[in-house]
Amino acid sequence: MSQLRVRFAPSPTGYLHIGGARTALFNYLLARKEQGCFVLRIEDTDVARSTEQSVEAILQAMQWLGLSCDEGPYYQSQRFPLYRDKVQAMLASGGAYRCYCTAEELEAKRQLAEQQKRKPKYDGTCRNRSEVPAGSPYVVRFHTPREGETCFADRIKGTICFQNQELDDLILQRSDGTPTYNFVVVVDDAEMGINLVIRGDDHINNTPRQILLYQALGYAVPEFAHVPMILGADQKRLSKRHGATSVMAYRDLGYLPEAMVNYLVRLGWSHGDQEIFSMEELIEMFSLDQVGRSAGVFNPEKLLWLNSHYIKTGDPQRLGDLLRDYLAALGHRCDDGPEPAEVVKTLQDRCKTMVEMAEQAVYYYRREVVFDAQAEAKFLTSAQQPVFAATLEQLSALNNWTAGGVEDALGRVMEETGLKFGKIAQPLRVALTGNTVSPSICEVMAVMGRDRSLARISRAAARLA
RNA sequence: GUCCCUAUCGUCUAGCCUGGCCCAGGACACCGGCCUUUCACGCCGGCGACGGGGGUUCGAAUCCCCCUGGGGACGCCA
Repeated sequence: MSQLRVRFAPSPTGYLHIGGARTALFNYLLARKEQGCFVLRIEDTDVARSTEQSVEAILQAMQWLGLSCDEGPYYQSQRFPLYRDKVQAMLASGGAYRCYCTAEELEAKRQLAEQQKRKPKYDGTCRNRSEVPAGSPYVVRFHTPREGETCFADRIKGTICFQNQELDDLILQRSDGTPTYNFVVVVDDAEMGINLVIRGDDHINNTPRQILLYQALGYAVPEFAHVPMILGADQKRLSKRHGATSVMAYRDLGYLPEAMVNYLVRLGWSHGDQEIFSMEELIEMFSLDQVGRSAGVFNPEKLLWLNSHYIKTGDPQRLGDLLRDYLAALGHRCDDGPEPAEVVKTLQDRCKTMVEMAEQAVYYYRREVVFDAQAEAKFLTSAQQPVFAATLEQLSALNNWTAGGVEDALGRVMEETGLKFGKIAQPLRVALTGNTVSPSICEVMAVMGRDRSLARISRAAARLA
């Protein structure tokens, strides 16, 4: 059997969204699994709406997700001569014809059809037009067969058939000479040797017309796999109304790419009861056979859970590097402060996003503690004088500055003051972090270091009121 | 309106092809408890679904039909 060739073909009219990313992921996984070829093609035939920034954004998002392609990116805007030739061939063979109907006329017909509750469909006025209005602008339409039916065996949905009479004569070339999607997608998929088209199921209706086009152009028809849509919480097609739909927006929100990949793949695909998949496992296990047929609702909560899972189990060194960036976004530098990787170790169990982690790591890197007013009022009172005095005494004498060493020292403070651990931990926590919430204060001190810890406790002791 | 797709807990899903192991399993969320140095994590437990109606069969979540619900397409967008 010949090598599998799949493709992802986004149109650069915006960022890479959740749905597109999943389609790209499925293509990528299958290509890797079958040792096939993953082609990236930019569908920018709509010159007016396509932008360079969108191309950049899509490329960047794919890279972030780790979806590298084997060929491309190809740009359709650079292949116009090819399409023009194919249109000419279609015209010459009688497979296509010029249509002089104006956009206004068509719009009027469409509205009329809708009023009469008919399917709005081109009526074929110009099919057999004899007089040719010289100099008038025209589009080129596909001469769609009206008899018979067109069927295909969808790899996900099963066999799907359409009566050809339901199809209308779609436009292959606009009046400005540029080709349209349904035409170029066929020409390119065929010319690029794509033998399996994986795409959203909103394309199912286009498929029979495209099949007819493949045949009219003398190309082999590829296989199709239509992936179900992703819906918002209200069961409507996912859109900006549902919150962040841009893949990269999730990076900015503190999500890890592996969480996004894992979430996306499980939305519509499953492997028994398994929930957590590494990219390597996915490449090994992914199969179109296990892709569901019905639309799925995007569930941000589950994505968040996966993210927390990957933060929890992630390599501290790598997370530390990322933490630097998120901290920087908050306006904090890590140069003079504890190693980010060490900070990560104290925080990775308690954060669901990297943004959260950065927010909780800020006190490690601030020069001075910023006290939460309520926390200060409650825990930094003169009544704590003995606790601070004893703690300072024990800690100053401590040689073994580790979490364990600090804990032992605080144990001696407990003996000295007769207080329970909880009673001395909270005031110290406020002294060290400015707040009442943090990791174990022993760990915090170990990571923060002797000098900074002692300085903060002293400073807090001095302002007990 | 026409055509196409689709239907298991609130959500993602396993099971369906090859009926009995399913008075339906897992995960997220939610609720309760335990742990505890605050907050989390973790652990234990709970809540919760085969859309409806007809068949076929000894037996149906699983097979067939109808209905209903949901989604999509119907562009000189892709």
